[in-house]
Amino acid sequence: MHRIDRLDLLARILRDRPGIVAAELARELGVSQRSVFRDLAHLRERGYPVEADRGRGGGMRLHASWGLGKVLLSSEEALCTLLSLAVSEKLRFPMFAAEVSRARKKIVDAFPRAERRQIGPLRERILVGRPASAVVRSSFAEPNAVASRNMQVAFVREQVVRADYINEKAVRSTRRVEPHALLIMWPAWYLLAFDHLRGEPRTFRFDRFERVELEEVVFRPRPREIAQALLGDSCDAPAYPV
Amino acid sequence: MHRIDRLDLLARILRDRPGIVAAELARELGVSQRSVFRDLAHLRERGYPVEADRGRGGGMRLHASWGLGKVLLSSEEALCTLLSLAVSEKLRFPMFAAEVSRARKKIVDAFPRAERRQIGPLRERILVGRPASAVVRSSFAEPNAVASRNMQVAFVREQVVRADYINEKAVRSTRRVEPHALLIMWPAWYLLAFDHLRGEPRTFRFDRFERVELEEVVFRPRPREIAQALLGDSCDAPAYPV
DNA sequence: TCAACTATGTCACTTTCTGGCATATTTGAT
DNA sequence: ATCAAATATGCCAGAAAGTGACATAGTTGA
Repeated sequence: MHRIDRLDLLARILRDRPGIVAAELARELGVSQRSVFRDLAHLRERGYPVEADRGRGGGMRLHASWGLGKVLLSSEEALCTLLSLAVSEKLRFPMFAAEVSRARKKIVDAFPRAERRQIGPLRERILVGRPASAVVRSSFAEPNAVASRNMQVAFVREQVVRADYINEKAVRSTRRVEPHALLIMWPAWYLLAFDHLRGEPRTFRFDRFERVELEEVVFRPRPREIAQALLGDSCDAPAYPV
Repeated sequence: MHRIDRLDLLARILRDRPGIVAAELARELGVSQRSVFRDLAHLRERGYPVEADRGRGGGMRLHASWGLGKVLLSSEEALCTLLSLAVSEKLRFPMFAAEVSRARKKIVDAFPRAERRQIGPLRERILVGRPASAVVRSSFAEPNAVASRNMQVAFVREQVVRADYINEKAVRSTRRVEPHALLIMWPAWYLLAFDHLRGEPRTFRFDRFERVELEEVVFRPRPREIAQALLGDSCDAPAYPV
């Protein structure tokens, strides 16, 4: 076992079994007690808040406020986490507003510098409108999984998509659209997009897309502009309370 | 600089500057090129997908699907992230449903085993009701920051709170409540709690709490039971579509 | 007062790391 | 075809870091 792995393991054991004593750690890691203390010093150097109580009944643990190990998210997982945070923020989720923004910052910082430019403004592309009407509410269905998955990828990658859309009159048409923004009018989700077919912004209901294919073409997202054109000022925070 | 730190730095450089060549890395890390290759081998051993192109114009990078470093969240940040994820899930946020649950799992796993029991069920304590009535919508205000902050802590720690509440008739009363569940009836947030004063479950509007103080007493959350008592079946997913 | 803890110092020994050099291999450009 | 720019690996000797054993000091609760 390399030393790095041992340090990892040590941190995990401390986290999982607070109050453990050095002798026990030594046995479990298969090294001398002296080395355990050396490793502990390393962890502390690296910023882990290792606490220790001396004397009988003592032991070691990571400080409670810390507790957490490193979370290793893939880019996509981190992205969707950011989107979720954005949704919560927009919904004025009252929990931990300060922590939300700190967590957001840390996750954004984990991305390569080149991508941060794209990721930061993501939350400005999520809008909250007033709740859907009863009619919409009763007709909103679960979006097609594959279609919405592709649409999501296109949304974050800022790529143009070619998609089949079934409008309110059940007429199917194939369109090329730029997915600029998401609008939630709960429980319905809408896409605010620029429609190449019509040459103008359009609103699409998320559950009405069927066959979504990504094109290589990228676009520059202009969520405000598109939202303004489609909704006037009737969306997002400023519109609330009614 | 310890080797561990150098490995960290190396990973970050690879992430930030894809296409970098070994000679440049050696210069920047202040070690020989031979050591750079050794470090790269270590990273690969540890699971980092380091890719390399040989030959002229070649270079190294981390595989795109990876891209991300470790995110070091504090417990509170992780908690609020989980809550946000839960909210998004409950709202049927159509983006990356699969990734959301994977991310959720990873974040939960980062917590000490002892706490996972508490954290896993958190999302079952967040309920979605139908949107608020026009009357509520027009009267819902920004919750008091300090009060809701304390309420949040009590919610996740499962602690009883003593709070001042101002009811719809503007009458103030002091109560001891157990915050069992959160209910969003957008844009209003409610607390489903057991009210010690009345000895029965009650619904409280989040923006009407004023002075919230934590007590040391913990309770066992029974979100389903409390929600059932207060709302019947008219809440959460089953109630939708209307 | 004792036993159970954390914590640090020293020293000899072992392991790992490191740089330099050689060499193989792949790849794009000329 | 040849060359230059890359990654990649092997080997070696010297340097650095890690390791265990032992000693010792300090703290704490019973």
